[in-house]
Amino acid sequence: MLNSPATKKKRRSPVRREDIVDAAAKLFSEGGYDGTSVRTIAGEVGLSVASIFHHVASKEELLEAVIQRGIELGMADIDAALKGKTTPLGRLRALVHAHIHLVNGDRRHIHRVWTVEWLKLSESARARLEMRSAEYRDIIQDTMRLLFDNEHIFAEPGLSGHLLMPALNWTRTWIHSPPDKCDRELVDSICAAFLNLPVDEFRKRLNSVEGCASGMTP
Amino acid sequence: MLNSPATKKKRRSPVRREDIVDAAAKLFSEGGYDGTSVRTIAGEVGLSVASIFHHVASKEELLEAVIQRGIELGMADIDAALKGKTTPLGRLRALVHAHIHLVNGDRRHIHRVWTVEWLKLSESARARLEMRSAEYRDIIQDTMRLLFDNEHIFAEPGLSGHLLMPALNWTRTWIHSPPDKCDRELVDSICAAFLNLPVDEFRKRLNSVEGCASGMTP
DNA sequence: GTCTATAGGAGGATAGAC
DNA sequence: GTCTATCCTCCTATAGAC
Repeated sequence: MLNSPATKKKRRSPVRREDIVDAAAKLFSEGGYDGTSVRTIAGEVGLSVASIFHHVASKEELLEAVIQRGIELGMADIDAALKGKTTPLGRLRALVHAHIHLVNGDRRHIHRVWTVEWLKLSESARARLEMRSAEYRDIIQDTMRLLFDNEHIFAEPGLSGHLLMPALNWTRTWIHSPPDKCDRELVDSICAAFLNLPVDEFRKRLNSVEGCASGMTP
Repeated sequence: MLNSPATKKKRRSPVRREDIVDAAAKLFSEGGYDGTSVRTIAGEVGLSVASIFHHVASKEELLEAVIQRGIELGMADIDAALKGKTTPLGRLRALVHAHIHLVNGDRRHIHRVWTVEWLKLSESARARLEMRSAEYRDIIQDTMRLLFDNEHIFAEPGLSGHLLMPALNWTRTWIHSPPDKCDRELVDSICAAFLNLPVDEFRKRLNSVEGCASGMTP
């Protein structure tokens, strides 16, 4: 029982560390990075300050961990949401749906810290995270280009992304319903507003097998 | 010469105070409210900490002063911009133009503090400023309704405002040109993207004497 | 892994001389 | 109005016992 060399993967108490990162995300989200002390975080998880510094080397490492999780959760959600969606409008809807849930769902604190406290990271930390977050931007960019090439939107894809994404991030200030009540109606309304169409017209186009760039709808 | 009762309007060194508010705006904008110390602000204007507290009662009063100025400057700009603009698209363009300059022009620091640090204000300070900032939202809302009533947009006016305004505020992250270089091309592109029209089509509709709700175009 | 205790400094704000 | 000097609280982080 003692000394099981192959399976003892030196797991640095990952459970505790995740709890700490979760608490930090919530508190950073509410009070800001500079406005939240390590003492407060320690209190939230029921540890002393010294114990926090046993799990993380510094307060900034905690911020980096929060943002890194945000990026990875976001990537996972959006990858899953886009899987199998082949039509331009289908992909738009999936993207909007996934991002709205990222911003307003259970893990909204993490996403908020990502967007609000990004500049508080040191340059080296930003460089480390930049690659992953660029992937996220690329997915959005590709979707915008697909919409553009199929004449659903008429502004260049970059500008269109700059219109849509801040609007989705801003929903956290005016969506106040329970996480999953907002589903169909809200997502369709936002997609329609972005395309400047009445909701009915958006749904009609969504459901018709329209000019589909990547084939494969039977 | 001494004792001139009528004209001695008891002006509490307004020059200095404005300098301090300006410096605070710049530093709050760059480092955040919690991340900026009164010491740093004092250094920026060449005063000691104690002298700062001769002009303002607390650090929070300084934040309130910055945001109050932001709101008032914004109101003044947008009022001036909308003056004489009667067509729906003309008003949209004026609003976008004014707001882009508020966010990216010389006074961009003040606007940024307004949007980013709003929640750091005490409840009483927020209540004091709420009325003025509601006027700003109302102007936007009215413009959205005008566009809706004239069938330039198809989403309800509230949602349309939630699409447009965060996008305009977000321009500060991707507009990097000198303040007034961005004029015509950029503003028209954003208006067109919001209406989901090609830029040419937007300009054509803007310049035609279209269905004008409030008359008065000769 | 967790704690108590504490270092060492920066924070907002004040006292009182000039 | 401005300064120097200072108060006291809070901060991040560490030392070392258990």
